[in-house]
Amino acid sequence: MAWTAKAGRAIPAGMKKGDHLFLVDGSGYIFRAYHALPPLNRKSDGLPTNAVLGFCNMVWKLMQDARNTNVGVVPTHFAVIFDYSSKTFRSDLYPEYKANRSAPPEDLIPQFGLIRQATVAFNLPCIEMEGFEADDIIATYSRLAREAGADATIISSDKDLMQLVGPTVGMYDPMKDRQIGIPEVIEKWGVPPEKMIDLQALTGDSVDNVPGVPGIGPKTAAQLLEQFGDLDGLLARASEIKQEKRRETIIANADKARISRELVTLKNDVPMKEGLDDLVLHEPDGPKLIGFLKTMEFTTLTRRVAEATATEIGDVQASAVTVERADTAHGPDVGAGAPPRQPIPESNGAAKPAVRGEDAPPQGDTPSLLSALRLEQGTARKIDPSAYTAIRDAATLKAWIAEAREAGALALDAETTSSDPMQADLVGVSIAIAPGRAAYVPLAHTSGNGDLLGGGLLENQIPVREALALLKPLLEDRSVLKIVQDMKYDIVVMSRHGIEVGPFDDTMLISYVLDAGTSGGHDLASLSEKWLGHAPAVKKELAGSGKNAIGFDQVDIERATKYAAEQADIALQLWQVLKPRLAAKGLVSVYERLERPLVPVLARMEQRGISVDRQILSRLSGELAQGAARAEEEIYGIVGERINIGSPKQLGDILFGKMGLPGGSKTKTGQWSTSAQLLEDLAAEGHELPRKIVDWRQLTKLKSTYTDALPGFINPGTNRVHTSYALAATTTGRLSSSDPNLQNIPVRTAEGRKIRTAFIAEKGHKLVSADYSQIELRVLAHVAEIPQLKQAFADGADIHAITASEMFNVPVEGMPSEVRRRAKAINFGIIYGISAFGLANQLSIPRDEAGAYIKRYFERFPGIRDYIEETKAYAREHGFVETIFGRRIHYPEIRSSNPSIRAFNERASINARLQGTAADIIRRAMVHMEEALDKAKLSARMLLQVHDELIFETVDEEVEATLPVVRKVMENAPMPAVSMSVPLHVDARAANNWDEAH
DNA sequence: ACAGAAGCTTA
DNA sequence: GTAAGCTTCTGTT
Repeated sequence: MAWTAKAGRAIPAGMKKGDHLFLVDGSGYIFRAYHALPPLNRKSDGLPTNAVLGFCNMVWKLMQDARNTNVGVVPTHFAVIFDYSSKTFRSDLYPEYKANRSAPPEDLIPQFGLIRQATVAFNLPCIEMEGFEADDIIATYSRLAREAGADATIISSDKDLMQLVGPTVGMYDPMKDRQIGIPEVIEKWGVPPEKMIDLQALTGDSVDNVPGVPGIGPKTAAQLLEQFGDLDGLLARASEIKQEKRRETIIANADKARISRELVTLKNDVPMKEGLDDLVLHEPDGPKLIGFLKTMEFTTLTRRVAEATATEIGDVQASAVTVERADTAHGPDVGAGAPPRQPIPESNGAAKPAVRGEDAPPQGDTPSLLSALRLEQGTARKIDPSAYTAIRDAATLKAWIAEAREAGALALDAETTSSDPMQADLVGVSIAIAPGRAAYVPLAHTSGNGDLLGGGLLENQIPVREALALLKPLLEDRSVLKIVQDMKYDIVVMSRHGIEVGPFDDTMLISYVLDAGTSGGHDLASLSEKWLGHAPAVKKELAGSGKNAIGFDQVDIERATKYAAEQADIALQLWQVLKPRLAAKGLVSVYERLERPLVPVLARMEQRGISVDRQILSRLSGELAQGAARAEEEIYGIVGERINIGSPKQLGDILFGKMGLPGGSKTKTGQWSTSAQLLEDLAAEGHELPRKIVDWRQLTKLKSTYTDALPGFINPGTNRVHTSYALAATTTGRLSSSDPNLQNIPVRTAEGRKIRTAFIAEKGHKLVSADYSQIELRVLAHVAEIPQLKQAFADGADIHAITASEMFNVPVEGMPSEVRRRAKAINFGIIYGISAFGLANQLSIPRDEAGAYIKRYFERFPGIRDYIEETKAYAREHGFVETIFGRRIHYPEIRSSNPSIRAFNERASINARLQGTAADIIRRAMVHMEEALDKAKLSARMLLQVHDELIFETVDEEVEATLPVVRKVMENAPMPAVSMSVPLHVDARAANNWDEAH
């Protein structure tokens, strides 16, 4: 640690190669600390000090880290830089610069001065300069350090400073403990540091009021700079930009871009009083620093500093003395680092298996006995990760394989580098043959310091190809059951390695069939806690999370073995507990017909993916950006200030505070509601602003959620988008889709539908869309046995018109659309477990009027009231409802004494029978579909499911033959398990894109 | 970095 | 009034 006497300024040879200058962005840090930390007031007089404490902790930690760690970053020079005032030369350039800054919060103001005092107390130079921002001073010192051959680290995460990053200048974000170098800048912004100025000139900055070019965000800016080199190149050749609107805005806003560039360019020749020599880092002066900290009443930090500097706290004067614990100040280890770690206490007592109140006691029949016995065994057994072994040679693996064959069943778990099975590289495989007898086969663990060529593969691992060749016959052996938690993931991964794993049982799906709706998820950790009373190792603790995560391939093999083998062991033990319960509860056929066979079907759909046209999305994105920018300007014009329109809080303040519009409801946190519904109502009353806000929201929603996000999901290997379907995520039996969610692609508005045109068929192919018409109402007509509805569906009539006709005694012929609309809302209301409140909301009518509608409806369709009452009674009695195929959906809270919770569960259970039955029907269709297409010698492939719709891709020539097969399979899906008393109807169409096919 | 609220998209 | 997932903002560690 450099410990240099302050050199006289007359001697210039201060900083040299090897030195390292730390530049703390004091002003930036003050705001972050203030907002990140809870309010804190000095006990003796209530002086606000949270930002001061945050600042002191950060500086102290930085100084400690710097001298302790071996990362090689040891500061020899150190400065804390502040803004002098908000008025700088930039205000002369552009009067609006930072003009929208509001005054700092009341309780932050006194802390500015205190933080400067703190800096002095730390014996650090405290630097500011009138007319310049802290950023300019940092730029100046960075340059001086570079020219002296020294390194510099800027302590900040402000993007405005990233233009300074270079080979010898880095940044460090102390709050996230993250280094920012050239690669990180490129990763975050898509351009190297030297192009950050041009990027910011294009994007602008709403916080600082730098205009930029409207509608150009970081993604577009990076792409343009890539294409044209720099801002000048771009402006000179703007006429070459392909996208019409973008070209026009850039040409029109060239001046804004130029002035923005001036604003964001940091001045690196600020005439500083203090030279580099004045920034030499000095040892903190213990008593001086402790005096300050005591004055601030920071007891913990005072104690730490006292320990590290061997200062006796009692010897130090403070203006406001606090009672200090007497156990400090004994250690002599100056600069020896952080205080000794407290030993972590042993985790508290053994977890107990949750006993499930809903479970019936053993009945005496075999399945119930077995299931009770297994449960007892499961909870009694210990799980001991130290007993697991790593299989590191072919001979051992062969022995395990032989043992598994003998057993006839094994649990399996693939370890990979990614949660996306389409991108995951196989790292290892774990297997379990009997409870506690589990092993891990590491295949591709690396030392973590391998180069890009894949070096660093650890020794004593069976080569992937060899291990998979040995495992393949076992994994494909029809006489050996494979037990897996979440089989779909493993199927996708293993099939990419040419292995078709089967037959299998999936513990996640068994749990889902048994316990959908009961508290707790169906993931392995939840199930292990619930059934085995054991909390398994957590992957995050091995591999980290977020930005700091490492691949599982970099986890050391010993730790990986404990984790991975345990996963397989738990899956096996869960299977032993859960599988017998299926038979005990009569749920085997639900599992075997609706769940298990769907797994490979969905795995294939996910692997196929769907083709998405990048150009269409990028064009749409540009259009949306411009539309949004236009709306934004109009809104600013009306409001008179540049608020953040995306902030409901600010929006509420403006609309209902400043502008005095009649505020409707408040949200549960007490904020004004700014929902679309409410804004529409205001617009209907003739207000101009709410309409524009609704428009802006639509445009930005479409842009951020769809046109900007979807291209990022295009798999570079397949050039298609592969969603992930969750089989056990909903309570009702529906699937869900994520990463990306392809079940909520817009369709209602013309603008939104354009996004569907980007989902396209391959050349020479068509997309086929087949969707069930009114499936939930048909299910309702069937289960509630409503004669009029059954007849209407049998006749192929307009169901909402018939409903209206029955209710209001008006003929279907010439019916006003408003009458039909109300009947339609009631029909949907029934499916959702109707309430007068909800119907009133939906139709914007008074609640008693809605109540009268419902009453009338029940008079005309008494069977529906009976159905609703039966469902509620059944759910209350059993704690679950069932679909017509026997799927159970639990509502444990239906007996709640809280009326609103109870009512909610009643509505949900009414809906679940209908939604769940519809979900079962389409599941059956999906399970039957592949064989039917195969039999008809058709090559159509199922790609997507959207609850009541299936999307296929097929060659042009087979379109006509495919449509009737698809329709038939879907319409007959309930058969032969159930014969419905209402026909199902499917509409199917083919086109080049999803919009036209739907 | 993460969690919750608000808002919006779908069936 | 049912069932989902994603983005942005906001507050906090």
